[in-house]
Amino acid sequence: MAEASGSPSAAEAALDPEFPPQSRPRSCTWPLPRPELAGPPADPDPEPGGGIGPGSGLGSPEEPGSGGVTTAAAAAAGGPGSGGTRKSGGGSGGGARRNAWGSQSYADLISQAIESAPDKRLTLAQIYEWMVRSVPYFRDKGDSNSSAGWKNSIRHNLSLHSKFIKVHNEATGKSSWWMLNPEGGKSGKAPRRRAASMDNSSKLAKVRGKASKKKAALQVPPEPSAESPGTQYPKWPGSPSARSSEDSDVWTSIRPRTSSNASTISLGLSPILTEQDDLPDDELLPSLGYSSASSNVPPTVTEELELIDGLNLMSPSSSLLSAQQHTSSSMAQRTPSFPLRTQSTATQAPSFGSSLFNPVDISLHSPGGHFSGPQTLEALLTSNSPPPSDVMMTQVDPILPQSGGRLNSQTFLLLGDQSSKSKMSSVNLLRKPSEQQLDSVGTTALASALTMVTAPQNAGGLSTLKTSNPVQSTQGVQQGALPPVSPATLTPFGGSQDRLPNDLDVDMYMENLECDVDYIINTDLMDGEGLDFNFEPIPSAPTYPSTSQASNHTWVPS
DNA sequence: AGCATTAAACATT
DNA sequence: AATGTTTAATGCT
Repeated sequence: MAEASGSPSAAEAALDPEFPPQSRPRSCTWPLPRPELAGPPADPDPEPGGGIGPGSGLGSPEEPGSGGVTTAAAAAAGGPGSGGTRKSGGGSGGGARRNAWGSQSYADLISQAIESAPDKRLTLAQIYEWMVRSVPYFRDKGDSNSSAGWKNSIRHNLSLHSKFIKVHNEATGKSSWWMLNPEGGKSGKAPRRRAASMDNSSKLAKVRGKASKKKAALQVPPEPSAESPGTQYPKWPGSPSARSSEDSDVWTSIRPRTSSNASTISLGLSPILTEQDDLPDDELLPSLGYSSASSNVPPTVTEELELIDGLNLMSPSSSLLSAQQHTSSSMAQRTPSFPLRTQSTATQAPSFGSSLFNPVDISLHSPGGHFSGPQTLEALLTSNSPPPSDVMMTQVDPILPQSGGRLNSQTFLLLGDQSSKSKMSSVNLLRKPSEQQLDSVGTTALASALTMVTAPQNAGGLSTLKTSNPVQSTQGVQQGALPPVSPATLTPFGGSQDRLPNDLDVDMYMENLECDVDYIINTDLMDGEGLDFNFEPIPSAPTYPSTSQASNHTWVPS
């Protein structure tokens, strides 16, 4: 069944005896989403299992294997049967096949599997499937029990290596998605919790909040740990790869078990994010209002994740030190990811898969080199970081914590239910837009948002706004961004800029917003349930905390 | 010493 | 029962 999603395309890759995973990434050409191209020759290894050499002997799932057998088995069994794989001559210098299936390690195989997926993510089961389908050696081992040795190994590898990250998949109670960590697990394995001494790896910080699950669980009792409602961004539309099934709502939460690189905020962030496990209220946020603008949106967090990471990677060079900046930028970017991407995708969707991939790729490669199209924005934001924007960002930070998208949905929900307060509405409006626009054109957007918000205060205006916002932002992004958006110039489209006082205004605006929010929270949300958000904690959080904090206050009515 | 494969003991869902 | 995490033994480089 899953066949559909699985991508046969992968098969070729896998089959391909030699293809270093790394070569591709940079060229970004390889991952063809669909096999169509290669269609025919899909399997070089036509012969079915029956004959597979090894099969006979090793047929049983159990595998003979005892310890050292690996090699032996490979030699014995593999030799004949594997057919396709055995290519590298024995022993020659380095490329000899180390395992029965070839020279690739489980990790490599898994990576390939994931990469081959249109969305760059797969569930464990899908990975198994891919293996069975793509790697000759496992072909006949597919039906074996889940406890087949190789499956165990796959699982083991997934958990062990930092290059793989697990993303919560709320779809149908399915297992999580596994994707690869853009930052890459590099060579590092997962950071094993704090274990003995954390000294050396100080930077690496074993962040992983999950730390001791069982222990923690036992010890940390009360904390209802508010989680944030996952937001699910509606899946992404255009994606030709329309997911095979389930996942209509994959809100997913990211949790890099290990943030390999110290450089990123992800470090600071991850822990928290990680902990956000959360929420079950799935149904609650289905697209609802959020999609108002676009029923379809982005490709899930997946992309987001990638994007973010990419960002992180690229930005470090310049603003590695300033946590705040970093944070803000990341946030800004984060949200934006979709509008931006969506558009681009829709518009130039020649290869969805790649679109996803591209951004990251680019950022990775040329931190400050050349960019094109969409990336510009990122670059802009990152490199530019004009004072104003900075300010605004900073201010915003506290407010749109991890909200990313979830807040929105929630907000909307609330709004719908009880839109009694004009304030609220304005806030809501703002919020959403602010995020999007913010990132999109930074100042410009903000200005416009401001304008809009200021004016309308009633429901009517609201709706209008809502609708128009997205559009604007989009435009801004596409057209406005590219051109030189000088910090000082901020020009909204309408030319209403005149009235905007600038920073000051923004400032004020922000303040207001904050107040409102507070108010709202206190009033509306609070009584709802025991929500807890702590905004004030770090008044001047100069460092990471800000970020974490932000993500921390997740408010969720559970 | 570091990495990879296996196996297996838990823990979660 | 499927998933995930960890720890450990063992073999290769």
